[in-house]
Amino acid sequence: MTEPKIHSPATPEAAKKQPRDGKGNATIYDIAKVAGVNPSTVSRALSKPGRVSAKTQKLIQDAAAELNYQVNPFARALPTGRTNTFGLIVADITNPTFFDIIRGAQTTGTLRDYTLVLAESAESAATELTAARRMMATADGLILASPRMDDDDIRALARDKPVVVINREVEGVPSVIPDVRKGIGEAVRSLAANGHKRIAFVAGPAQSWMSARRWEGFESACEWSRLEAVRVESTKPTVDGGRQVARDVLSTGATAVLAYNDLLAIGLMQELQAGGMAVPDQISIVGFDDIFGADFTTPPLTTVRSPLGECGAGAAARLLDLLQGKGNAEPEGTLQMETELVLRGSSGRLLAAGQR
Amino acid sequence: MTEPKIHSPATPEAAKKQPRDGKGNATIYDIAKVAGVNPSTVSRALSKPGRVSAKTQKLIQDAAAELNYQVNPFARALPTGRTNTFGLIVADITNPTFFDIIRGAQTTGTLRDYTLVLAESAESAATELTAARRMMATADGLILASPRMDDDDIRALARDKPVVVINREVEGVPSVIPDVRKGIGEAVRSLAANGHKRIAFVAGPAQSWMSARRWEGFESACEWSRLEAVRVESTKPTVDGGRQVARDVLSTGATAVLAYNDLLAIGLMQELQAGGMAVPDQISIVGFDDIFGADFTTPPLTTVRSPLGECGAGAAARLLDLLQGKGNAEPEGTLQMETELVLRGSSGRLLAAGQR
DNA sequence: GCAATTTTGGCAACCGGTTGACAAGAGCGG
DNA sequence: CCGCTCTTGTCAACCGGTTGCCAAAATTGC
Repeated sequence: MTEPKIHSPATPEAAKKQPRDGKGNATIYDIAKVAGVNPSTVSRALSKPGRVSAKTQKLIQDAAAELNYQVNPFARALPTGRTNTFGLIVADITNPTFFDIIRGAQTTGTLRDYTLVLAESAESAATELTAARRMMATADGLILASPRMDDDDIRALARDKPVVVINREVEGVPSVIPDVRKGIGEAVRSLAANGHKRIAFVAGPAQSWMSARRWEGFESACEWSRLEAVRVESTKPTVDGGRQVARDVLSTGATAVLAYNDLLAIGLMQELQAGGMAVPDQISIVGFDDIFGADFTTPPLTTVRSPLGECGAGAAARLLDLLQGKGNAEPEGTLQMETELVLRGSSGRLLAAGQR
Repeated sequence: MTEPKIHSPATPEAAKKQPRDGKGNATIYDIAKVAGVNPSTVSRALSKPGRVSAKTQKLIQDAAAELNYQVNPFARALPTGRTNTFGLIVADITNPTFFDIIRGAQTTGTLRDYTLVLAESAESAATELTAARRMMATADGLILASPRMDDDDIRALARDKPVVVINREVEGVPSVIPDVRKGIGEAVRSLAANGHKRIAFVAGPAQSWMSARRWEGFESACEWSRLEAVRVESTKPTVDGGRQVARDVLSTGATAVLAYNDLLAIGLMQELQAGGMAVPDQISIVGFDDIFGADFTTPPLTTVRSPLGECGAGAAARLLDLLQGKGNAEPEGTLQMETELVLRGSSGRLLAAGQR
């Protein structure tokens, strides 16, 4: 009497189920029937090139085309564990630094037939770890861009599946980082050539690995050029943070500034200009990263370009090599990307006060 | 005698397999063994609240916690077809318009325990369709941001699984669009109040649905304010495209411009300023979208803000409602988001040539 | 205290591929 | 023409959950 199987087509349930039963979901069993072979033969024909004879291969491919078959990724993933998917975790999707990284990773991923899954950690090490764990379950590998978590946590993840880190070096885990020395060297020499004697570095977050590297590079470049390097701390690496740090920068008496990133540089420039300072006539400003919009400012921002897109692409390539068994030769080690100075209008010669 | 199961740990194969066999992959069978119940009971306890008694529930949950079990998403997806995943396809990851959309979608997705999968169509309708098809196989639903493909293609996709469209209206498919009228009305009235008589609209791509809407809104707002509206075509909706169109804009004799998007506006402003024009003294420029960086320019760009983040979030919420069976009341129809004028420095009163 | 009813847990089939083992068939030399 | 090797297709088990059906157990009513 009870008839639990009735699908009254009006219910949302029925509507939801429809697609799966409908068309477009041919299985290897359907193909096998059409081609008159065994399902496993179909499986081999479709994924192990050369394992079946040329003529059954063709037979099967035709049948597959006719039914417009596509593999069910889950069915494939279940026994193999491979998903043709990789994860990318960024600290903050809002932060333009990551845009290019995402794009680079996405592009090379697609090129090599991998799908990108994106997650955000909201700048929290805990959230980041959670997200990473979750991704590990579904993705074949993971890219961590500027991770906030411990080295140990990263290594633990890397023990499960291939992991590539961007913007940080972790012992035993392959990484892709921009080599800041060249770019910073160019920036500092350029400032020195323009007559600056004391230049300030506006630091990023205290726990940022990258900020530490940039400060190191800055210090040694200044030493080399016999300039006085002073360090100013910022509250947060954003436009707003740049605004807030303007007063501190001025009080150092520096005539040029290298900021930890472009956002800080832009905020700083805005605030200084609002206070009547002329850029670059009274103070030179150099940013870092060459993010989208760095050339929207007036004057356009001089900046040390990090090849973010290439970092993303490089990390993806690295990861995919690992996944596909290539590049076993050097499973770890650091891939250094070159940085370079992009000279625009916000840096230049200091004009004496009288010359204004 | 034959021992086919031997894993020689030295081979890369073994290394690859390791993670799956290692720790961290407890199954419901393991839990069942520990808790002394049947696997199916475990399955029920974990996914059908209330289906098993409170005390076995607890028993099972403890066992699960102890083994730190996590479901294998593929195993779950295989019989059910549900993946707790949704796709987002954008035309161009480079385009900052989409950044906020991505972020909005990602955020609400994560909040509701769904994972975002991102794809890019490279502005090509064909690529877009391919990507969409591929996603359909793995995702529970799809968000199309500013899709380039035919209405028919979109409807075809929507027949398979829930689809939500952003920045376009497609009969029979739910969509989220910014209602441009309010924002454009404010912009045009503001320009009118500043004494402008003839204003130009720099159009976007010819096939863009959104560009057509913006032009319509512009025309009718101009009519309402008794201003003369002229239309200028652009080659591409980028900073570069904006530069290229500067000459055409000037030749219309318009004293104010509304651009299809901020990139065009920024390029236009750069080129005009490079040619010696003062903004806004000689020409007012208004952009569209309020993208990241719109306030980096000098003067900062006046723009009609599209609530892109909210569009992304709204579309995700809509889609997830659909997936979770909520909101059946209005499975289709358009969700309109309000636009508003963000008045910054690039628009204002026209100064007579003599007043310069 | 017993029958009727509702809970609760177990069994087994299934989702759609993959893969090791094996046997039938093809190709070959002698 | 026979026996050998190599290729090619089939069988069956498996990945890890989900779910319909049924029966045992617990609860309820009288």
